[in-house]
Amino acid sequence: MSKGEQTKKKILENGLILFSTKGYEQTSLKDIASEVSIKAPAIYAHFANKKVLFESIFEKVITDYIEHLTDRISTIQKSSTKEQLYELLVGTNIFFYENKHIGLFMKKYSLSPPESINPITQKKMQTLTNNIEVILCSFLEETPDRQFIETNKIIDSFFSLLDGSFFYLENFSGQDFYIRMNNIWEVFWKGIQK
Amino acid sequence: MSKGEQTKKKILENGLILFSTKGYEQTSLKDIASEVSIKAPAIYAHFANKKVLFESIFEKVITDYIEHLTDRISTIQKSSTKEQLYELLVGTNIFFYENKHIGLFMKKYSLSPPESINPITQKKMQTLTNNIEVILCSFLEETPDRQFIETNKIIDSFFSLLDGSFFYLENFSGQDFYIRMNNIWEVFWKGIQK
DNA sequence: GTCTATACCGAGATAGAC
DNA sequence: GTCTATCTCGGTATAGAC
Repeated sequence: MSKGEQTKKKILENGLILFSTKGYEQTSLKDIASEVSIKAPAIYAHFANKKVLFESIFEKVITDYIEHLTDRISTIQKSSTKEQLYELLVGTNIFFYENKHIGLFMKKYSLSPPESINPITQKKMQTLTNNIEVILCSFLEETPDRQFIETNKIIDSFFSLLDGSFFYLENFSGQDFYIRMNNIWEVFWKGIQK
Repeated sequence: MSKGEQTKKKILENGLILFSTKGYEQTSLKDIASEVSIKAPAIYAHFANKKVLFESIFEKVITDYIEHLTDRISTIQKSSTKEQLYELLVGTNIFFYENKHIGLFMKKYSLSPPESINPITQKKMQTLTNNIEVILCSFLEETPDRQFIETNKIIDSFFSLLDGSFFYLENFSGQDFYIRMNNIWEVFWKGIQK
């Protein structure tokens, strides 16, 4: 990797960290440049402007997350429905917990993106949640009839729990987070039985 | 109410709307003044600076919410535990849905407040969620033993569902929102039974 | 590709007339 | 209490040397 490519990568990495913690408006190009040990104008050699930089990071977050999702799906392809649902709910949360800045970024920008960000970029995020719904449905379809309550009720609960756990990314130690997730899982699993 | 007091009230009301939709940084004093049909510097006759204005709104949101909570608690004091839990989960959501800007404000600032906001103000928001937990526990304690699973599991699920529904304030029509809430309630209620 | 210097703009905030 | 005029600051972005 060339020197220039390395710098660009560092800008993306540190931009992710700052945007996910401080937010878009509160993060100046000077802040990012300082982390990368360059001066702010040097960023313009790699990105046309701040908005484009943000959108590049946005894209990368989505790509990384989809990659993780695809991996995980393939490894649980042959598991029981219970294990599949557990992986989808708890596994996604653990991914966001362990890749904290991706998790915080998703939390901050998934439904409250900064104004003036390209609507196309916003749509991509929504497509992502649609994909999760498709996966969820495919898991549920494989099960014998009459095991679960109506699918749409399961979907609503699933997403409320998934979105709700975003709130707890910051405030819990690893252990507490896992305990919490399993508590939620237990209620969810029992609740969706017929 | 004097003219001055009316202006101050209008600033608070329009500030709430703008802060809850556009966010703290993206809302300029000029934006707010414009909605109130005054010029930006006139705001300083009512509030020392932008931060103080924001904190005043913050306080008002919390006060309004606590008032609503107190009312609701008193009306369901003698109801069954099932009705009490339903009211606390679904009723809170409906309140946020019907008072959209209070809901959006809570969503935006409860766990991601703008930097440089008085930590004391932040603490107040946390105290609020602690109060809800106390109410929730008081409801659960009244029930006969062995009806429900462990209390801490109920609490974790309850708050994940409550926080998760913040995400759906903006994107659903009234009817869909209510259907969604009841779907979630059904899974939750079944899930917490022993 | 990175630097320094600088242009430019919009925000918060103050001064002082009315 | 509200206005106009103005100050100050910090941000994005550009110009041009190295």
